Amino acid sequence: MSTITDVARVAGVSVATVSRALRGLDRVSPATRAKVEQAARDLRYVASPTAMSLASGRTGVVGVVVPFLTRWFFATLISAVEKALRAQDHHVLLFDLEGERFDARLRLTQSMLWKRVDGVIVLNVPVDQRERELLELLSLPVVSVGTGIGSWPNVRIDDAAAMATATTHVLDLGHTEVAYVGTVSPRSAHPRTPAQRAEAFQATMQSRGLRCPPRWMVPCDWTAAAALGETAPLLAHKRRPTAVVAASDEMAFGVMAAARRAGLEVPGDLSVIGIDDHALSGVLDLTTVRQDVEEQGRRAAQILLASLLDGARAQPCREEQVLDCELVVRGSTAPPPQR
Amino acid sequence: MSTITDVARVAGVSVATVSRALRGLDRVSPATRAKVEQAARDLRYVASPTAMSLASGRTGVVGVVVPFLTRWFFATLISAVEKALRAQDHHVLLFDLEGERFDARLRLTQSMLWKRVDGVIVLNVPVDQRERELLELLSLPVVSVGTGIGSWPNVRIDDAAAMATATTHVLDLGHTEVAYVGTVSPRSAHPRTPAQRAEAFQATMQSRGLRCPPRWMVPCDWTAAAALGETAPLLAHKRRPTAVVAASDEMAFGVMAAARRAGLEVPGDLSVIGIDDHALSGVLDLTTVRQDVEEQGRRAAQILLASLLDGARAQPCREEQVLDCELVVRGSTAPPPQR
DNA sequence: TTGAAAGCGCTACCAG
DNA sequence: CTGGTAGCGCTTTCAA
Repeated sequence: MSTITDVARVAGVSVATVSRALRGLDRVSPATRAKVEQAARDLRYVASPTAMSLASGRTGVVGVVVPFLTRWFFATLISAVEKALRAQDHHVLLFDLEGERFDARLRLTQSMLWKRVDGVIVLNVPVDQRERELLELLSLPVVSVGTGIGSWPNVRIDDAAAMATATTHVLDLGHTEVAYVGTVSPRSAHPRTPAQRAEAFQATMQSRGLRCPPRWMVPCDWTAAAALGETAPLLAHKRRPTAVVAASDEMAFGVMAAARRAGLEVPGDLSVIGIDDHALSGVLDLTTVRQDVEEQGRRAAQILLASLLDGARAQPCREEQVLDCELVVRGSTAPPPQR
Repeated sequence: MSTITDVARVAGVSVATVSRALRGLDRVSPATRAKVEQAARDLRYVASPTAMSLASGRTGVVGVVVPFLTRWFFATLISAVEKALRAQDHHVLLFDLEGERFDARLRLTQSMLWKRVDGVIVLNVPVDQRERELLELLSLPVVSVGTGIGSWPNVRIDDAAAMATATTHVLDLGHTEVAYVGTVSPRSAHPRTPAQRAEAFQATMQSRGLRCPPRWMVPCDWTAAAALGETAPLLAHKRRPTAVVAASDEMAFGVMAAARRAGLEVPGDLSVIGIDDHALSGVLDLTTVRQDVEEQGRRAAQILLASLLDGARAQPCREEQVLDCELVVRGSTAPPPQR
């Protein structure tokens, strides 16, 4: 493979001129530029990103940090981010922080980031103090989706509003015996999403003068399998809810499965609602509150690219984008059965 | 942030010595090494990957190429690959080749790979002639999962065997009216998986003296939603199959949903089987043929790392690893209904 | 065992 | 508009 020197030689100009011509800078005559471009084409020249980075200080790479990859929400987010970044000639370096335990995760380290990425997009990972200091120290532009980080730009939905919408839908149908699936222990490694949704659920219940007994606030690691397992005892019990609000669609799938296995009809005997509008929700006929995950990814990428491309003139400060959600009524919710 | 020069100054040695000491090379006295390590620690020194790459020619980065990110299979694969690579201090640069259309995709280009990655792992993407030449030209080590590429190492399951297992299970239950979901038009942009599974299905049927009418070989883009839509008419028809073999679990989900919407019981009126053992298959009680996706990712990463770390002594040639699959009987299959 | 110095391939500044 | 050249921060001979 050829280097810039080869191109310069073939084109009969200096490497400086080649560099300028190929990057589309001005101060290059059209004739020279044409000559250089022709030479580059002939030699199949592609600049070494490694050398460019060392010389310019920029890598063209963005670190994308996720707590898991295999959940629909994150896979969808990453895909959107990757496309938006590639459209602007940037690449994605992937950091999957998934740890052994549900509430543990890997830490961001200096050797992951230093001189390796121009910026970081953090997808719903709560970043602790030391990690924040690291990002600050490396003076990396950061954008977060979901859980916010310090005063860096953030894109998210209003979790409380989304949950209020879901809960209200169920209550409007006439349900009073409502259970909730998706509480998690309040460890710092968890994003704020679970707590916010749980609180909004309870607040909405209370605003109608209702109350969900603690036994019906079901803890869950936010997988369908766990939701199935955790909900089963609830439905087997003599007194059972007529509706279950799940904090995510994946958990709602588990709840629907639990109902079916308990011999209950959805929505005849039990209404189920989730949040997300997962790719399978339409297929499984789940009523949900839709969030536009791809749009969140796109916006995060755009914000980061703006601060990367603008370069010098840094954003004054915090930028927040809160996207609206939308109730999608399908076949998993109905009025409660008659006594 | 400090450079190797800073460390050299503080430790009172040359940069060459720092380089050796920190990389654990020999020919460094224990005392010197200790001094250098202390200095590096004090300065929070982390070597610039960019400068290391330029000097050494290695980047420590592996390109991971996928056709989609949002499908369970690929997300799971990537996650496994990422973990295995990071355990050996390598990073993942993600290339999502998903295009606008189902059967179109982005191409691998020189500017994606050249001097940017040390090797490439291709996840079930058929690589065309020009791309193969590119990889050859850049003399990059390549490992593929699923669809093989030229004579590079490959990790996969035996698709034909897996499908034979699935089909045989259904036939052993006594079904004779069996439909298939998941044929795709034989465009070159498709991996070989769909064709292989479809052929194995038909071969297995034939070996029992059965035949699936063309109308029952249902084309599908391998999503649950499409499977739902494509299967519905089949089930609404007067003469309908008593079992459906889906080429993947995601499509099987769609088939089960179609059955439910048609008022058919699974497995009472219709048996459904898939291939994969998707994360939701247990929850949805789908009988399937399990493949160990994570293990495939891990092995691919190991093979690539071996050729990266060994460096000089290149593998003699083609390495193939074919993993076994296993029938997982759940509640979606049963003998056909009595006439 | 250690140091000096020549690159790696490109950018960016300063002359011309 | 173009060329010369000094780095960017590290690795890697080759001497000492």
